Amino acid sequence: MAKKLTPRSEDYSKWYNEIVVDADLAQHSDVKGCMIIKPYGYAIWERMKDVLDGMFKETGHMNAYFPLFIPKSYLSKEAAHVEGFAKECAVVTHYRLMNDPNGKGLIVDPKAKLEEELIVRPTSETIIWNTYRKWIQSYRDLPLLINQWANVVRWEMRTRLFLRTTEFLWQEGHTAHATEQEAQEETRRMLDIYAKFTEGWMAMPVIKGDKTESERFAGAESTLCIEARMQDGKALQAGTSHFLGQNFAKAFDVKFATKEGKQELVWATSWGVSTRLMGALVMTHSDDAGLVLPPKLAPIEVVIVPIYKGQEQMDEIVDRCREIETELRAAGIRVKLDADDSKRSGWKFAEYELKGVPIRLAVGPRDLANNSCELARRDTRTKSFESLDGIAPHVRTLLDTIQSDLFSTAQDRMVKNTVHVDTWEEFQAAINDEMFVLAHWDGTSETEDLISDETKASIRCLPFDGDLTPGVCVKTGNPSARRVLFAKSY
RNA sequence: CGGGGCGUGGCCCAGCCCGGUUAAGGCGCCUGGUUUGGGACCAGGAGAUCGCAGGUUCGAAUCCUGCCGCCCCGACCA
Repeated sequence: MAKKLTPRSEDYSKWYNEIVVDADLAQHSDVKGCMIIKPYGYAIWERMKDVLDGMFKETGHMNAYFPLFIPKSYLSKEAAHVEGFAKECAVVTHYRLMNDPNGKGLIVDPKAKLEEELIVRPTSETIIWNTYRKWIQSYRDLPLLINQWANVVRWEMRTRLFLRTTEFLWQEGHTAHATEQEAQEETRRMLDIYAKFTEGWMAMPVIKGDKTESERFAGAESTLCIEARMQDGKALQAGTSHFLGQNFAKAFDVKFATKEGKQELVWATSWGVSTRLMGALVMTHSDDAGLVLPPKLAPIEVVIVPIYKGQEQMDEIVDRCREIETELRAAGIRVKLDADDSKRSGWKFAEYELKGVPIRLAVGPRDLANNSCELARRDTRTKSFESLDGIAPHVRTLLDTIQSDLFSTAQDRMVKNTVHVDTWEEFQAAINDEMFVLAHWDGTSETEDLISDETKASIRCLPFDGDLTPGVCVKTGNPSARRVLFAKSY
């Protein structure tokens, strides 16, 4: 290969940056922390979006769209929320530019100052709850189940392609319920949908659990999350679902009349996943040769590469490839025939490997004679020769196999690298080895901070499926109700 | 906000210390030809306010001053 990625073992984050750029997922824009999502990357995001959108709709949610700009005053209504977001908000102060009277270029027109500054949304709770106040009067208006696909801006100090960009794309669900229980159920339902998506489509195993108080969303009563393990051992928060209690209802005075005619505050949830999932996808499966995509999300599941010498052979082979293309497409497989004569087959092999296309199907003169083709798996990098009779069902089966193999490989890796430890020495060693560590913790933020200061590991979550036997805290020796998950994280 | 790096055709970059008149090379692009089972080759061609602003000088990509921007590593956060 001419273009080589930095191997993961040498510099994992360099590898990550190169793969994102070289596989044509995204590039840096000229604005710090912002990225251009390229067509190939966006196609993957669109698939994620379509699948998730379908899941939301199946569970009774509808899409809506709220404005990008939020009056500054809205943000200050919920105390914890301000605390969490105020320091990373982009603020619009003016609405007009003018020619610089002293020279060339444009300046902000000082006469065009806004009376009240506008915040570019870092999340939409405030504008949505300000709106819900007008929408909700009666228990008959509940539950209100809304999702929106949007961009948000958080002025982070340190950014990384897909994992933490200044502007990012996401969906944010915002629901209102008559009872606490219903809202709690919704919070959990949506987390389960996220896990179903990441495991079933992204082939990325996750650990579901509760966040500790210090890791909670600003303004939430509880935050549920899914945590994934990247190949370098770091945890990545892949999605969150928040039970907001009545905090936003109180802040924005959202009440409804019960059957009995009483006025009560509504119960709320919000939940979201973002283009960060793209980063998660890259870091879960890809290798030193490039991207590896799970078939269910791959924009191209199968690429057909014709191999030939001379014009006459080319015509014959490309014709045969077109037949195969038609057959695969009829079977519902996303297929691309690359008959571009200006690129040689070797170039195409390397290119589609870099881009993570799950299966490559090559047809050359020998295959034409034998009615066969070469099938190459991207994930295992193995090749086999197959008859072209019944190729579509065969490819379908192979795609399914790849999808499930990717999941089990990732899951095995996570299981193998998850350990129970009971002493502080073991704990430090395990964290040093980039493990997921299940250990006892005394339940205090002080201890959580102490551990994080000393080891860089944080509590990723209190896993739902965790070990609930009591013990003693690995750091302080104080009583602990259960084991929690520690890891270094992104 | 600290530490490091970088700004030169679309992309990667040499040249800068030690100033000198056509700014080198590779990739890509265009034209023609030969090629094609793992990133082909030949020939020709187009394409550059050397990040910006000042200064020194006969002469600045190169030296000096100031500024701007981005990337990477930390601290902080999804």
